[in-house]
Amino acid sequence: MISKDLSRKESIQRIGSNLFRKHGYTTTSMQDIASEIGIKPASLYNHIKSKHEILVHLLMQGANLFVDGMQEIKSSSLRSIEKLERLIGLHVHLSVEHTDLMALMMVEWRHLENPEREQYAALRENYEANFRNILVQAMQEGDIREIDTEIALFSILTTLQRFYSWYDKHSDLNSLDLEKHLIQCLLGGIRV
Amino acid sequence: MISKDLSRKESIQRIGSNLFRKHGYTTTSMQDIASEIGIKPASLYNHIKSKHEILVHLLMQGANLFVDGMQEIKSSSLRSIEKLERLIGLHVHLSVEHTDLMALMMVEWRHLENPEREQYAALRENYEANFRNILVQAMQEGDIREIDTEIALFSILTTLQRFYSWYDKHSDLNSLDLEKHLIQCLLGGIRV
DNA sequence: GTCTATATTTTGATAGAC
DNA sequence: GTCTATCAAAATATAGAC
Repeated sequence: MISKDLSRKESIQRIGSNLFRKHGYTTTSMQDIASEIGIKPASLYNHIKSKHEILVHLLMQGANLFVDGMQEIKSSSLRSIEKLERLIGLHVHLSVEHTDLMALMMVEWRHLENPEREQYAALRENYEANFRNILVQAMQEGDIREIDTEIALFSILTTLQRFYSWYDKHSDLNSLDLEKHLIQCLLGGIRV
Repeated sequence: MISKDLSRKESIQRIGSNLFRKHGYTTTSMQDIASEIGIKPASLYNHIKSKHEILVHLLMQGANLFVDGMQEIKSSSLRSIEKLERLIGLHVHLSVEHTDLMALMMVEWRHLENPEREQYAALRENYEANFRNILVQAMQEGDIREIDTEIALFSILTTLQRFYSWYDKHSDLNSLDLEKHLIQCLLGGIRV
């Protein structure tokens, strides 16, 4: 754990992500955030423009983590099945390191309004399209069975996207072991 | 589609489940619900006690659908691997028939307060424990590989629990085919 | 940069006429 | 059973003193 001094703005964002995650964006008040820091609600507005701005910033920050991760894996010279394994690793890594952000990305993006809403949706769809391409590629390379692509994509992505909530209850476990088991479970199947 | 006359109370619950699902429990106002029906917000209170009561009723109704389904499958004389297939079918069926309820059960239960919160959590945990038992049983019966039980349980349950959102975008597809593909994907694995 | 005071809006809910 | 009128509380945000 790197204990770096946070600017007040960073504190607000960090505490916001934690409270938004625990109680939801709408339910969390500026009062809640302020009292967690130890100042009055009005003082928050010296550092941020609005409550909504906090949410937007957090969601875009989270989305960019995936964009960057995907870019690196996509442009690598790995075999597609290995890219899939790396993608599972990316999700495990981000879930462990940015648990609150991952939770927000799943639940609170519905409070976005345009243009941010469309922008966020575009990033998400782009990520999904890249994931699909790699999955189809792996099938063509003969490393994956001929199954229903859309169902498989949905199942794998859903599991990875919700992994943060599972990790929350099992954070004592080694993340490399988790990654190994997830790869086996998602790519290897379970039936004898 | 059975077109049965709904009592006003049932209308309120139905419309509530739809709006809560689309915009979230907190964001949906009594005004929103009332105007969808064509009455004034104050009139709602002749049929329900509070906004919160609507949510509680919907969540408990949804939870009971799973309790009943699990009870039937659990007490059957099927082989465990077949029980797993029946459980997948249960989730597909409920996702198709009660899409809004399924969405609420995943997202809005956090607005429950005790004692309902604990009651709901208990039902959920009980369902999960039964699911785990059947999975372990199938392993002991030799129909499932020796994998990490907890990760496999998490992956399967998460996929099933979020299936409603995927079905929402693919509701043109035959639900029996979907069930078949999900069974293959979740139990059969995808790697060659 | 934080405070107090306050404006403004919205919301869930109640009372009572019809 | 629905309406109008209204209450009470909470929340976001601003203005201006210190």
